[in-house]
Amino acid sequence: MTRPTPISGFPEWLPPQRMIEQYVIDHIRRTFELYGFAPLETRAVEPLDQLLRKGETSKEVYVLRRLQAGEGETDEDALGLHFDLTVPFARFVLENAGKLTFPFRRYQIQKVWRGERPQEGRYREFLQADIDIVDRDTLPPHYEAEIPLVIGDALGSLPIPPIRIQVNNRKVCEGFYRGLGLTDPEAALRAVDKLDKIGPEKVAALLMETAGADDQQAAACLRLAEISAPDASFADRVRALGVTHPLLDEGIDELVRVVETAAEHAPGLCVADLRIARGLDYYTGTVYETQMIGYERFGSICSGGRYDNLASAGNDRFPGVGISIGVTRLLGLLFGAGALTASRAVPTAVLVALPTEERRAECDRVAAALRGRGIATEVAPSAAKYGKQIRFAERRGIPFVWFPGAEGGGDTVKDIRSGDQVDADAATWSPPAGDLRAAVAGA
RNA sequence: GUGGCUGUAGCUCAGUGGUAGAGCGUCAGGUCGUGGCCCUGAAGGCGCCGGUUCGACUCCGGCCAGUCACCCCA
Repeated sequence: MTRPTPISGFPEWLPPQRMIEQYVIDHIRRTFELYGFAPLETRAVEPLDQLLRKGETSKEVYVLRRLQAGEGETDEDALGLHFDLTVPFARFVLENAGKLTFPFRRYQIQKVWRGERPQEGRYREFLQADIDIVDRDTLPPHYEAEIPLVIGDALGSLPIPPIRIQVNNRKVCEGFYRGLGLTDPEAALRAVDKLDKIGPEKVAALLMETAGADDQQAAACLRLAEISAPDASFADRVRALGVTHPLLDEGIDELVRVVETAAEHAPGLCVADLRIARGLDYYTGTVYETQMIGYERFGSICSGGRYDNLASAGNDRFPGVGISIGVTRLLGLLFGAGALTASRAVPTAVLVALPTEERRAECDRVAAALRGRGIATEVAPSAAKYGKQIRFAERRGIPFVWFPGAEGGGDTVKDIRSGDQVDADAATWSPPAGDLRAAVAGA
């Protein structure tokens, strides 16, 4: 039998990496809860037509079906694995609107699936950490300013490279394009979005081809896209372009608020960047993208935006704003660069050495006493020579080895990194706080 | 999903139309019955399948995986 091989796009980490992932997840979750977001998990599947609704075209959705599909099952019954957490959440809000209180803020940390072609930082199964705030009928714009602060806190204190959140507002672009006289702002947006990749000349050509722009309009679109500022000064530069439209003013005001709020609470975190157009097509206002500094070429590790029409049924409307951290991408990139490591390969903090097999019960009692005080402990697998037992610990990164005392003697514990060995009592000894759990460190 | 590039031991890499090596790592033993250095030894491999050939790891094709671009996006 040949060795099994990986499945493309479905990453599996080894325990040290999984320990880091859990550390990161815990940290993110704590931060989300610190801001009052409530936990939620939704099922893995949604009706296929719901998943395809707003993207219409080639959303790479994985379809779920039974092997023994019945005769009566039609396409309308088909289920698909969700490809983000926002669409399922919108559905959940509509389904449970009567049981929720608004504004409702929740976080969701779950796997999502997309049938794309994998490459570094791009997977078919990956973990997202998502927050959203929805309200009934109207959603005040201050929430759009709060979202980046949460992310800044969640990611800012992890041992990862600093991040920069690029913010734009689709109303600015659409208002600008309309004020310019363009009738297909969507097409213009798509063209401008390629600026980084294909350069201004080709974008201009694309604008004229696909968005019906003339020379001057294309040039104006490019001038807008080139505007970027860490503060509200972008607004003057936009107005200086001389285009007016009510939607443009609205967008500028909203964007100013986001940038100014961020500048006060987290200087350097956010930058208004008027070329950012991306995200799913359901975004209607503010949009966010996040780069890890030094890893820009791998794309956004956290993005989202405001959506006014995603959750609506009949007269009920629940506008929302949210953002999603691509945990798997974030980690995959850093693992690939060797820029994130754990201090040990197992959770164990103490290995209890075993002098002889006859004394195993005694060693088990030591381990139980330590565990009882929250210290991760295991007992050596066999009564090998102490040198081997120490090596057992060393290879796993276990920092402490506990030596049961000889007849009449007390126990000792050794920090195998420093070699220091001291008398210890299992009822009272504790490792330094920093050694209680595996430490996660950046490069 | 389309196209390009890549695929030799756990890792980083040599190498050849006549079935293969190094360093590091792993395991065992020795020195020390409390490790790391050192010494000795061992295990372990040409991604998979097929074709060409007397013979393929080496050439060709398909598949799988990785990566890059497109697409899309975390």
